[in-house]
Order: sequence, then structure tokens, then C-alpha cells
Amino acid sequence: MTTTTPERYAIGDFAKAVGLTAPTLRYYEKAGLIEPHRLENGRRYYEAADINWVKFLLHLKGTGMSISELQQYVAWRAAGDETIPQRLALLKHVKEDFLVQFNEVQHHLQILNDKINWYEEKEAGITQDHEDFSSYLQRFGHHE
Amino acid sequence: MTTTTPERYAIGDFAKAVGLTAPTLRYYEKAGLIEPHRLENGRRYYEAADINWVKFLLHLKGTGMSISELQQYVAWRAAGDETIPQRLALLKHVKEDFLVQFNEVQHHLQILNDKINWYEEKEAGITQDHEDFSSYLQRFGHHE
DNA sequence: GGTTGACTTAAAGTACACTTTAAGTTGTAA
DNA sequence: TTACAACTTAAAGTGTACTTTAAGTCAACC
Repeated sequence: MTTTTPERYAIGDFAKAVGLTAPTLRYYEKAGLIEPHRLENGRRYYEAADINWVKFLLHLKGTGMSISELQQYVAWRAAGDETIPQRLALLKHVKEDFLVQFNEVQHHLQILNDKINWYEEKEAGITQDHEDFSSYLQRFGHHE
Repeated sequence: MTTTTPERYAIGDFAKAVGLTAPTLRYYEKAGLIEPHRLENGRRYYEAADINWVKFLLHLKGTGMSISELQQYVAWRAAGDETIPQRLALLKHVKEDFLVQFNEVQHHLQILNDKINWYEEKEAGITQDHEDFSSYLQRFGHHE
């Protein structure tokens, strides 16, 4: 009977696995977001499960959470299941903010698209007269 | 017969009209993004058309364009119609980057939603056993 | 056994987009 | 006319999230 040793990643390999740099991992660790294990010689090592954790952190970060919000989340997580309501409230708040931003950027994209189309129409009929961008927008009901 | 004087905004009023602060408007002006008019006493004033311009800049900014990209855009705009191809190429590049980011944040949102649901299910059946988040994600095909 | 690359730490530096300060001038309302 | 708010400038400061540097230890390969 054999025991499978859990795979160990040195910081450089782990960094590649999660798409970060070694200094960024040390920075996150200092911020309390990650707690790698250590070899006897003092070097960090990470395990497969740590990959999921970091990737999850990066998803939260990608929804707009700041490092300090992540720190709060991690602190509540460490405090145990009685902080689930707080964590849930935080994530819901993050989601609400996200959705507001999401609607805004969709509108920004619409204007960007309209401007691209306006330039393309302008380029297509290079010698003709053209309406300006504001009235062009109004034809589509795309205000501001 | 009367001539309607175009409406003039002092910097504070204009700031309110576009949702920025007066210092930010001065900052944008220093960056070359805005060129307000001046009264004889040296004070800036803005007109209605400037509102559209600033709002358009903010839309571009909202799609991810940096100040320096906006500067490039504005420089090409000032150079006249022969730079339309460059402007178009810039905006299309911005759009491509935007769409990549857009897909990424949608995935981040999905994971955030999954986590919220996972917590809510965990809260609902507080005394029961629960699967961990990774396997929960896999049930929906929401990887990483 | 020596060289190269990866690791360790703490601290300083960077990039971006503003924001604030300081010192002074001007316009408006009581 | 006095006081207060809004304007002017240049320069310094802020917040966020890293990134880079410096000085040293350690491990792996030829």
C-alpha cells in the first residue's frame, strides 16, 4: 500500500498555475489572502487545493472586490460558519454594485459601437455631407 | 430681432452638468482633452456643445480607454478627417479589448452568483451536510 | 565545485487618475 | 463695504495594486 504525496508547487510554478507572478503571490500572502505551507528550509509551497482558492479570489476580484474587501471576506471565512450571513451580505452587495457597473459599461459600449458605425459610414461616402454624431445617436434613441 | 446668446457655464456649473468636479475638468484640460473658452477676466466658460463632448469622452473612458489613449484620439481628431482611419482603428481595438474583458467579467459574475446560491443553500439547511463549492460549481459546468 | 537560477526578506518605486493644498484674485449678495 | 463663495495657478499628496530593487541563501545541473 502506497500513499500519494500531495503535489507541491514552488512559488514560481504555482504563480504560472494561477496566472500571477511570484511577487504578487507574496503580496497577497502579506495581505492575508493566501497562507502557503513552508518546507523546512523556509521556502513556500502550495498544493492543488490552493489553486482553486486563488482562482476563486481572482473571480471575486474580477467582479470589482478590492483587496480590502477580500481581506474582510477572508477574515469572516476564517471565523467560521457563524459569519456566513456577513459573507453573503458582502457578496450580495458586491453583486449589486457589479450589476450597476455592468449596465453602465453596456451603455458605454453602445456609444462606442455607434461611433465606430458613424465613422464607417462617413468613410464610405467620403465626398458627401454627413449628419453629426449627436443627431446620428438620436436616430437610434441612444442619448447622451 | 434678437440674438440668443449661447448658454455659458462656469466651471462649477459645468462640472455638475457632466458629473465631474472642477479640479477634474482642469486636469482633463491640462491633458488636452477639453478646451474651454475664457472670459476677459481669465475665467473658463463652457457651452452646451461641450457637454456632449465631455459625455462622449466619458463613454470612451468607460469602455476602458486610458487618458493617454483619449489624448491620442483627441490629437487625431484635431488633425482633421485624414486621421479617421487611425481613429477608427483605435476605437475598434478598444472595442476588441472591451469584449474580451466583458466576457471575462460575465464569467466572474457567474462564479459570484454560484457562490451566493451556495451560501444560501447552506444557510437554508443549516444542520445538514453540504457538498463543497468546487463540486457545486461542477454540477453547473462552471469550472475554475 | 562552480555557476546559474529560484528562492528569501524588507523596503522603495511605479502607474494611473485624480484630489488636495496653498496662495491669491474676483464676483455676488447682505 | 464687507464677507463669503467661486474662481485662478502650480505643485504636492492620495489610493490602489502591484512591481522592482537590494542583499543574501539555497538548490540543481554540468
